[in-house]
Amino acid sequence: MGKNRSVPTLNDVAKAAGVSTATVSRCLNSPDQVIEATRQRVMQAVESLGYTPNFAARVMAAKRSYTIGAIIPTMDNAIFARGLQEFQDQLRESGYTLLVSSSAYDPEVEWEQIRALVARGADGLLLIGYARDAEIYSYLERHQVPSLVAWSYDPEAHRPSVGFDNLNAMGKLAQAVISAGHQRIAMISGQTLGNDRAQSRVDGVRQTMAESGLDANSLTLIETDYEIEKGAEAFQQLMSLTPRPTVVMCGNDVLAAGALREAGRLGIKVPEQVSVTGFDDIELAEIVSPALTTVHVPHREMGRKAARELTAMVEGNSDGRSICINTRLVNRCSLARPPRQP
Amino acid sequence: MGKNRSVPTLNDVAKAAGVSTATVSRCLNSPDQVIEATRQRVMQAVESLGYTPNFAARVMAAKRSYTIGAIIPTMDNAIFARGLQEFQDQLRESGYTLLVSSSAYDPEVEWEQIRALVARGADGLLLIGYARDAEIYSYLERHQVPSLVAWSYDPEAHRPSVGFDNLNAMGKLAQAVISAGHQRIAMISGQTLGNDRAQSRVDGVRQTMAESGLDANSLTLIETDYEIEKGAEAFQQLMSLTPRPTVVMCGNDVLAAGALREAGRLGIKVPEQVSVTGFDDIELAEIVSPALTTVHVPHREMGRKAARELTAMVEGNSDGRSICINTRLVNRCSLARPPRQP
DNA sequence: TTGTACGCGTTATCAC
DNA sequence: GTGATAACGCGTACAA
Repeated sequence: MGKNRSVPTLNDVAKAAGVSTATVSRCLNSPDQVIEATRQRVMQAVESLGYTPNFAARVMAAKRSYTIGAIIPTMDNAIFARGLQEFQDQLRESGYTLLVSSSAYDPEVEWEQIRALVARGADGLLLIGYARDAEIYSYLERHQVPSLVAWSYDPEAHRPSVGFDNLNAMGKLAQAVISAGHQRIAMISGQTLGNDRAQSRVDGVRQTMAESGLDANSLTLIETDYEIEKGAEAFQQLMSLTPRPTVVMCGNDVLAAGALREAGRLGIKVPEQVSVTGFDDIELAEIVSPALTTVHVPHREMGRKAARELTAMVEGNSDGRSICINTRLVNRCSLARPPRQP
Repeated sequence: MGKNRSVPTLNDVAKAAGVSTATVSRCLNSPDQVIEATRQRVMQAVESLGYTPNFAARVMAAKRSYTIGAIIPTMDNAIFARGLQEFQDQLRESGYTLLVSSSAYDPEVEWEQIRALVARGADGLLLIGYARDAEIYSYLERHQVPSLVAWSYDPEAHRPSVGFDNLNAMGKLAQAVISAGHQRIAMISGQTLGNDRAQSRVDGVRQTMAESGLDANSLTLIETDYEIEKGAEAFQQLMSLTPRPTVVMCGNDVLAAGALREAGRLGIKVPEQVSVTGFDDIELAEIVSPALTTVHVPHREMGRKAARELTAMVEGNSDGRSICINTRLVNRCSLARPPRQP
């Protein structure tokens, strides 16, 4: 109909409905402030023009975007997927949109993406783990963007977080390992540099070893990327050691899956000849054979609670509490007593 | 130093450097248009104030955001992860930021998120598959936001896409299945409603059956969600049929993994008693036992090419070509000849 | 209840 | 090379 095929603005709607832009704006944002009759007229104009608010303008005027940003280390495996999906679903219910970025475990990239999200008017940010430059936190503070740490919970840290105690969780698993009789323990960890989750899991093993009368320094440790292939490589290295470790504890299920695959290739029987453990209890853990003994992390619960807390912070209803999510051991088949000494 | 702790603006920088806002803007966007001396002064002011451009304002003024949006059906498994990660990496190299949203396979949610991304000034959009309301495409056209379809390639569709021919790919796999001697074929497919990839894969099997002299209607088909658990359930149903199918072709590796898990539980040997196939060749396919015979999709290549094409479209260097990515059969262990008739 | 008018922080088009 | 200044589209005091 109209000759102008460009995007309609508030002004166009106002003209079409024979009211002012202010009234149209009110119809959209606080409908009860406008009388029924005019509202109907306005809404009809909105409908027929196919009007959509311009967010950039709205953000600039209202200083509020109903957008939450999340920067995760990777989308390349399922570690963050489940929790994030729940996080998003919960946010949606509260009227927020989630925008996700992946940093590929690169602090520089993360920095960049935090700025990108903040610049785009994100009302709040979800970050994975504590470890990052202090500059970033002060940047967020200056821009008054509330941020919440997830996937980590450290009672010592005085920063809001919804996560789990990686150290304790891995400690409990190590306890199970040691109780089963293992003494020559090896670990395949994710890169600990700049990754407090990975570091805490290593610390958890060491601490428990010490408490159990083992030498924490006797832990054979390999750090590598969280990829199946890398887990396989590391496992191969460990199996060429003399004497061989009797158990390989992995920083997560992905690494453990790699280890199991390699074990199959090398003809090493798990758990008869060597035990393997994981962490996270993603679906993979139940698929592999033998099924993984691992630590179950209730990712969905974490995502849900993180969403609630972050929206509360954004809306000024919370100064940022910290919530600890409980993990639990899942005993499957990949952990057993060590083989008898030859 | 300053008493005002709020976020610095272009104006603040201009004052601090003793220049106009226009000059500051130029320093940031086209540095060669400003003389070295002033630029240094400006950049110093930018640095010391910790200035970050306000994107909302920038978008509104420049009508350009260097942001690409992607809406994927789910983050809950690895199907889209790998391709998307590569997509993002490539975009980054070209100076774009990727923002991702997940629709949970819900068209309504997808619609909403497309609007959200467009409203936030996305320069271009990556969409998965063709199937969506025509209204959406006209909305994008009206807003002049270029969009590219991925994960699907249909020579018939006259819409830019970077993907693979699901029908043909699955057809080739079906050919291998039939060549191996299978006649009682069952399929566990993802929901085909509103999912052209799933539909095409089913069509591929049926078409190949017909071409091979089998009755396409004899295909036993179960549609379910792309979840391991669902794959397991469907497999159980199929195994209770009389006569049993001799092969279960799955719509993707996730479903196939579920089928294999259930087979293990039921004590049914794969591939001796029944064959199973997948689609995608994600890492999972190599992890399960027996390893999956499946269709390899070069997700990274697809992500890379999609990024190149979409940026070209955004920058006006392309009207939107379509690129077909080649898939290939991967023969592993889960497909074998059918058992001899009892 | 509704309208007027200004401000939000940039970019871009002019002059100078 | 640089500086005014007019958009950009919306929210919101304030006035009517």
